[in-house]
Amino acid sequence: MEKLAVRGRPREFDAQVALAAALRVFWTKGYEGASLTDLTEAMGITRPSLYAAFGNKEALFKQAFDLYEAEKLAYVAAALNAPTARGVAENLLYGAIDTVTGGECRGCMGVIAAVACQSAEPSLRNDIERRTESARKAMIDRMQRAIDEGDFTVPTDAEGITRYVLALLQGMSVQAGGGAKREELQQVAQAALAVWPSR
Amino acid sequence: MEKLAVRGRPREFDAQVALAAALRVFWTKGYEGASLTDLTEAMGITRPSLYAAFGNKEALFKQAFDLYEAEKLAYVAAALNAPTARGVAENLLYGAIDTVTGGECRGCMGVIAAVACQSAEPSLRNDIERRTESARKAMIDRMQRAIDEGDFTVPTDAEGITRYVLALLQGMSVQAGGGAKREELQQVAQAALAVWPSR
DNA sequence: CAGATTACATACTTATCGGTACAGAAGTTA
DNA sequence: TAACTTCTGTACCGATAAGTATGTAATCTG
Repeated sequence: MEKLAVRGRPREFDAQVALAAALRVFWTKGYEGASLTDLTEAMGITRPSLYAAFGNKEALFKQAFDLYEAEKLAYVAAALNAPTARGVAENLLYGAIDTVTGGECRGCMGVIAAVACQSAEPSLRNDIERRTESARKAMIDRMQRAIDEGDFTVPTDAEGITRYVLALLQGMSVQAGGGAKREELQQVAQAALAVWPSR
Repeated sequence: MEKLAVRGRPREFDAQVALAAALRVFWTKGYEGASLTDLTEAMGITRPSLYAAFGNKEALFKQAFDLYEAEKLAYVAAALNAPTARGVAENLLYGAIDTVTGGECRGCMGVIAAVACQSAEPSLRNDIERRTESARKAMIDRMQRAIDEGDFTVPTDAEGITRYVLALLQGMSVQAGGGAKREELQQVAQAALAVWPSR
């Protein structure tokens, strides 16, 4: 999977570095809010180089989103490995705080994309919806396992408790995008865990 | 405050009707996603008429947001009048479901505006933040009163429980924007009320 | 009626959008 | 070296963005 048989002039930039720069732009400004000028300036490459390396704006966005999921959402997969449903919720809520307030970009890119791409191309909207659905399915499966294992102290439905946790995570992202500080988001996590109905 | 001393040619459209049409456009497409062509077509007026009657795009948005708050967010003020904190939460959660899935527009305009206006003019962002802050402050005050009245069964902090409820409402709006059905949002409300820590 | 005032419709402005044609530069292969 | 391939930089494309100049139509005041 490495660059062998490189014919022609080699490219002068690192595609992964450029993609990471594009991710930051999309993350902060959303898909439609990020112009090609914003992107090329942040990536340090020219417009034709961008198209040659990544296809077009939509393809670039999807590749940036792949990178985001791989780097920033790794904690979700790890969080689901906690031994109890409470541990999962705890990991998800506190992990989200790090992701949405940690770096230079605020909020969850998935939430930003889902909310701000209402008038984008349908193919892009479908892609975003597919990613959201995939994450939700993983959470539902984990919650169903917790129910089967008797974690919950009250009758619980896997899809409902998942949508509940998801709403909290999404709301925290909205608040982070609005400027909420880490401590303020910790209040949300603490309130949620104070009433969490499982071991 | 009525139209007296009308000199000159009278306008041929109802400004309130046109503003309601503009609201629907902003609600579904966001501020930046709504073009003047979208707006004028929906409002049934021409571009110069729009500028004469409402100022410019940003001023039109603010007036549309005023209308939104007056019409669609009236339930918030009513919800805060419930006798107990549980009643407030119940009213807010179920009222939100009606607002975000009720009509032709999905999601909460405040959430859409806050998330999708990251690259809009600062004056607009400040306006949105001011509105969000105002709603949160009203909720904090109500929750503090509930705490003082002994509604809560566990030690509770007004700002924390407010941010928690707000996160749920915002998350429900995100899910509604992503196509969630009324029944799916009811799962969120039910899960939240099942663990709600007050009378 | 005449004049002032305001609204309407067409057509335009400048700026920016995503995307690309083209020519030259920088490598590999023979 | 020559031929080939691929990348880079400039300068451009048509479409659309927000906003407006201008002439005309409709109403009120005198």
